[in-house]
Amino acid sequence: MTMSNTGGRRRPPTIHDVAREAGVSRGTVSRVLNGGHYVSPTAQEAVNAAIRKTGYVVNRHARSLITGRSDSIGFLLTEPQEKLFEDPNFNVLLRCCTQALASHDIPLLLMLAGTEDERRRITRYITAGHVDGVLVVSGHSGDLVADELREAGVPVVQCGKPMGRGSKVSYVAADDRDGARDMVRHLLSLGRRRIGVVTGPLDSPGGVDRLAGYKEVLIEAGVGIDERLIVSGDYSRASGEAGAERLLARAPDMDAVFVASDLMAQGALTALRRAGRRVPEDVSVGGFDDSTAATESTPALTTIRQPYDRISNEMVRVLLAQIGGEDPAAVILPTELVKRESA
Amino acid sequence: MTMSNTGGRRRPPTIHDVAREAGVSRGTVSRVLNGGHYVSPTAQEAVNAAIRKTGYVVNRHARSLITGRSDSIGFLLTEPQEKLFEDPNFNVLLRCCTQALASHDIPLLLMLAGTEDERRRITRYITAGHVDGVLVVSGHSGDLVADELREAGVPVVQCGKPMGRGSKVSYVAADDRDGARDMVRHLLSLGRRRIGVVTGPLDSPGGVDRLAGYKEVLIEAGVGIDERLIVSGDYSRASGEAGAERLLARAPDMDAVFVASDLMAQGALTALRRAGRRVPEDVSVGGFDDSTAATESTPALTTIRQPYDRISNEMVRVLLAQIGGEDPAAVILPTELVKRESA
DNA sequence: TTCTCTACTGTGAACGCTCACAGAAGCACC
DNA sequence: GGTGCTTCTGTGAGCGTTCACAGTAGAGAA
Repeated sequence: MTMSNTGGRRRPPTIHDVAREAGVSRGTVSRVLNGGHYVSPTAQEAVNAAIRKTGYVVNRHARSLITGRSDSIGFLLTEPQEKLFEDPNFNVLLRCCTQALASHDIPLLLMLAGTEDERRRITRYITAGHVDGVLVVSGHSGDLVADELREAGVPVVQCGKPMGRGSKVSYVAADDRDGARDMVRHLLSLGRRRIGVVTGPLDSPGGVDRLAGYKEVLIEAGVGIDERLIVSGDYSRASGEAGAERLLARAPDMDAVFVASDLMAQGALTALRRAGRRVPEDVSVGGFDDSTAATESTPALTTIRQPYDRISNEMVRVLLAQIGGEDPAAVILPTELVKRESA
Repeated sequence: MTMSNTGGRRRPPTIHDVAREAGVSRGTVSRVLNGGHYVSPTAQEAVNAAIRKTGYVVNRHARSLITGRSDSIGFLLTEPQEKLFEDPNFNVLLRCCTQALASHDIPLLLMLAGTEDERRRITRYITAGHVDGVLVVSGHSGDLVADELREAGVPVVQCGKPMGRGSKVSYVAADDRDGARDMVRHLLSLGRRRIGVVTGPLDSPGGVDRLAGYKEVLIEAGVGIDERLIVSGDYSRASGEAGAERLLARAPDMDAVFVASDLMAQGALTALRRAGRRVPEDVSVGGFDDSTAATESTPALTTIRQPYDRISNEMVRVLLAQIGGEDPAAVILPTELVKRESA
């Protein structure tokens, strides 16, 4: 099935057309376009009027050709395909970053590096200078792609602490350890003492820090650590379910569990229900992230909110600063305990 | 906290460097780069060797400046912010389209038009020629943005049938009506006769077609239409829950329900459970989409699979063809009944 | 007057590529 | 030897910007 073709684009107006219309030179129009310094109010106004009249929009290719900047940035997701979009956090991050960039009038290029092949192609694309900088998000941040890009001179900001010790990659992260502490303190305040934990992947700083926070508080409180109450997962729903099952098997007297992601907590709820435990009556469950999964589960999850909107904004801010020549920076943002039904 | 800055990009090699290295002219290098017609095997080889040696990557800006193409395409999502990423279908579509484009070495620009302001800005950006074409996805496809873009001469492909009657926008869609027919036939084959429906938004062709399929089969089968068994939703989980509640109130003898999206079906399951109905023993539930929601619910949803991978591939194919000068086209892809636990 | 300074404006060159064109080389045919 | 054809190659122009530089006008000071 086909339809007749309409339209066909007209040649768009150039800076030349605007200059002629405004009765000034190209240079003046260019100056107005780029901040308007050293332009008389009269010229300024004439140019703006001409721009409105002609419907002029700058040709970014011509500009980029000479400035060397592309005025676009990449959003790089390194994650095997399946997990990629299961986690609602990626989506929120992507959405927030797109918006944050849009407010600077910078387009976002989405780059998915699931396979080694894709990864090579994308790295090549990036290092060729087709983007001015890259926002990197990877699930298990053991990934070194951010370091590699930085090594190649590309401005980079990663979401979450980088794994490489001594890595000089900029990053923005929530305060994982502090969040974990808050949650475990909350569970203690409910009178719980046999508190289990399903950790995140322990080859990632986020996973390690959340576990550290858990241990810290229990030791401080004089409850002590019981290794039977510690199992690890990989942030996926399935691993949360399996983790809770193992915990129940190893420590049937568990009266609370801190699960290091909401998605895993969803899985844990399933396992607990199947085992006949009521939440929160028999077992309190605390999640982490405050993703959409937290409100969708029954009971709704008490969790630690990661401020994804702020994280995104900071990532963009830090990246743009770096593109502007500033040094890499690390930003850690506070989390917040959100009480719902599960604990 | 700051860290010392490393690196700083070197000026990348140009076509000139490659030409010198290979002992040929710019023109010859350019020809090799663009398909290699009218180039001797000797020169071909020399150029390729030089490209490898210098690490040359084409400067897309310089190319675009002269060709007028940007060699990038936009992925436009017109949807209010909240709903945007609740629906897993958007994610799958985005992922598949990104990959389909990546295989053509075309970057995807993500554009979110939640507010009227964003929409204006993005339209301006697109019509300025910063992308060669646009893939449009909108939840309730009453949206006319695709038509507007097409009117402005921009190649466009929409996901799902466009609303505007007489619209000449290219689109790729699953066969909604046929999918609905399959599902209702399946419910009939289970011996169900009091089959309710929670429709999609009836200001969108998808919603209308699925309802039409439902009615068609019931009439064909001689069961007839009972208006009390028809309520409408908006594809959201909440509306599915509310819809199922209304159906139960109006037709307590309902023994099956066709819910026009998996997300709504999830909501319906919640409502049915609360009402004390067992699924599938008391009430069979059929969804639509085969999104991740279908396998995550308990019981897992019997549903109609929309072939999102094929839809994405077709969208990209049709769009590229259109950019290449071909006429707009409409593609309708078959759906498939996926039996799980709920019906 | 003349000089200096500031505020502004115009101009040519350049960014790295593609495209159209001209031309060379080889071959076949008259 | 001329003509035509095909296959290949090099060259100059130009895409729409920005940037550096030169230059003008007006104000204020000497």
